[in-house]
Amino acid sequence: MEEQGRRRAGRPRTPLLSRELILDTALRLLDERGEAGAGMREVARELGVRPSALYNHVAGREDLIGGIRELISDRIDVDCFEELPWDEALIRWADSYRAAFAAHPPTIALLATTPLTPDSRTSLMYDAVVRALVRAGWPEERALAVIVAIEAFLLGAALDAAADPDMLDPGPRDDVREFSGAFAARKRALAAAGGGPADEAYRIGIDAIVAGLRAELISGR
Amino acid sequence: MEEQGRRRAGRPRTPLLSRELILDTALRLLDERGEAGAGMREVARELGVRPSALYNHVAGREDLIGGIRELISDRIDVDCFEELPWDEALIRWADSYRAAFAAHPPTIALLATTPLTPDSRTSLMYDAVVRALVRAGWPEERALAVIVAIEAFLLGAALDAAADPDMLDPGPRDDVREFSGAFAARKRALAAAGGGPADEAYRIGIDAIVAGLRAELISGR
DNA sequence: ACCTGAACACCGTTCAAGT
DNA sequence: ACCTGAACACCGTTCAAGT
Repeated sequence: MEEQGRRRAGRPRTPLLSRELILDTALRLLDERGEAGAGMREVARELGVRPSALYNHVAGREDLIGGIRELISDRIDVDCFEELPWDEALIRWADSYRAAFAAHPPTIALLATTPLTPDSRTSLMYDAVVRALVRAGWPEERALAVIVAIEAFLLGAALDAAADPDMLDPGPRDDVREFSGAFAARKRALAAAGGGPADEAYRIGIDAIVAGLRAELISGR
Repeated sequence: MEEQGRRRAGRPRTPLLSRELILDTALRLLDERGEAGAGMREVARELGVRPSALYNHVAGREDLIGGIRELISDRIDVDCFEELPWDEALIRWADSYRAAFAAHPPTIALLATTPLTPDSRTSLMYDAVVRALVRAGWPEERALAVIVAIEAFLLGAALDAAADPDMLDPGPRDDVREFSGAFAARKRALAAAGGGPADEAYRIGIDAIVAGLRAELISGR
């Protein structure tokens, strides 16, 4: 990092690294350089240390990614379930969930595909949500499905947000008239209203899901 | 593959490879061995060929993955938009979309994070969906947001389906009573009804989204 | 306990040489 | 045009040696 002179082998008098320092550095590099910046070797280089030194503090790359996930997940708001009606709380929760990951776009693709090792904080979050759903009248055996469905949408929306905004651009061609028209119309509407296509799709989707869930709960299913 | 004797260098009398053969083989290996089986070297080995030989037919790994995506996407049903009301068609489309990827679980994580190079078939699909939505009364500038929202959910649900069914298992602990209870209740309900947790969450989610969209369209919004 | 240094077993990709 | 063979520039990870 700032060290200049070559360090001799052997244990340093005071530790150079810690799990926390490694995770913070990895997340920062991820933000600065994208997915490529989060390798064991890159993190080590940034810390002015040999790659093998990291293994004294993290179990390996998978553990590193899991640690980053926890760092980000800590930003998710679960208090809302104690303060708001279940449907409003669900939206508040989803919004903060999305915001937490949207603050670190390059992490999304990385975290999305790394299976999560269940940690206690995540379980506490699920507990809060389940409690609110059951209290609101959802059958206990269906509560998790509701949560998983919303998380699926959040994950997909986060991946979408991390992608190129012009991803769908059909380009100049005349065999997809309606599609081209809709693409141009969306562009105009977004330019006038502000915000990006991913934000708009997220808002439509989360509102639709929660509205649909509300209707299902009322109708008895 | 079946060849035994070492081939001499130089162009073979009849080509050993083709783009199609390479893509088919890669998809098969992906299914058989998981994400690890789709490397350039693995595909080459399976075809009894040197890795560098593949570059005569595909541009590289990214092109390979893009080709696999197209192979799978061809299974998505878009005819339903000409035959059914928009909301029913949306569900039919989503179901076939999901089924296409669910048939190849290991591909999902791979495809989810590889940015898609817009090909013409995908654009044709979007065109069909936009046409149906606009015909049903959706504002042209909002049609794409509806599609993107549903695709986000599909992508997330597909990732979820590819994950470990017991992923959320809180294990034995007494500080998340409601969560543990819901987990056990879900397990019992699924054992009785059949199907996996991912299927249940998908069904709840897609039905809720489309119900919410239907309500939004009717209410004018 | 916690670092260096050297090694191992992998990747994807390039390119000259051969037919 | 389409393959082999050798190389290059990467990965994550292990482990003995040093303090």
